[in-house]
Amino acid sequence: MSKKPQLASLQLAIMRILWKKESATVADVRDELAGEGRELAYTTVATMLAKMERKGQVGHRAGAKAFVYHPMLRQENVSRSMVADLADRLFGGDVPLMVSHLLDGCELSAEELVRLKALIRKKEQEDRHAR
Amino acid sequence: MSKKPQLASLQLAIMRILWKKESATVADVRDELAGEGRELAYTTVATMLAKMERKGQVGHRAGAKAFVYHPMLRQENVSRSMVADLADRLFGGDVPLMVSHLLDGCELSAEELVRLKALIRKKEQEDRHAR
DNA sequence: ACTAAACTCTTACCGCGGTAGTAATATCCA
DNA sequence: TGGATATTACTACCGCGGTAAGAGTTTAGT
Repeated sequence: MSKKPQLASLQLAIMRILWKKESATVADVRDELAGEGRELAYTTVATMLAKMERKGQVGHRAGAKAFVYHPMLRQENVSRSMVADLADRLFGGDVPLMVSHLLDGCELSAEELVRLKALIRKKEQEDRHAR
Repeated sequence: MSKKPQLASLQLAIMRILWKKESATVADVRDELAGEGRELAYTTVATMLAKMERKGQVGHRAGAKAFVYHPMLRQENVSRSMVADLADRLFGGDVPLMVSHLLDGCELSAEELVRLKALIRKKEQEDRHAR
């Protein structure tokens, strides 16, 4: 089981669709991508899915008419490992520094700030509990 | 001037060395990489720097004996755009969600949590001020 | 039942990151 | 000064992400 899955951009886009819909045919994925502004040939999507399957990132079973693909990686794991990897490569693992850049780089609504504060409070609780 | 610089992993490693030392020769970079566990041939590093120069990511001038390379991108910008890009591709731009994964994926010291809280407070101040 | 559409399989191609060899040139030191 | 060493320039190559065409096969509708 690959420890640190790193997905490139199209692969990630496909994966996200699979995560959202649980499973999907090539046509489904193609439509969904088109809806996001990525108009790709049917065969392009099919090829990509096949490549991803060879690497164990997705799986498929035959449905009526067409293959139905499903994710073989959990979103949690991918997210965590990709984020951690970037934190490592960019900031030598300094997470607060990374967060700082995140905040700087994006416009955040007041509501989002509230969510962030809640997150940190929760983390503090866990911390206190753990030691 | 490219708006959203995205550096691959070796390129980023090189860039970080250049940021740290202000400027460096091929040999310097090669040594520094070796110190991080990446033993690369002299020519590999030289080739990479040349490629990066062709893209305007680094520049060089002749020093006594060897070229001295220097970064042409600011660390701030690279960090911001790479982080923002990942936030986009992974979480559809939902920054708090991304932060949440960051926190989950790493062990944070109490001191780091304090830094985070300070960051958010600062952001809130700016926010209040801006509207 | 036959044609049109959808689907799968195989193959190909491009660009780029990464890696390095070779050849040519400059530099240093004994 | 002449050989050893460091430096640069050029070229090549591999793998992979991304893109897609073409051929063959299945499905569906009239």
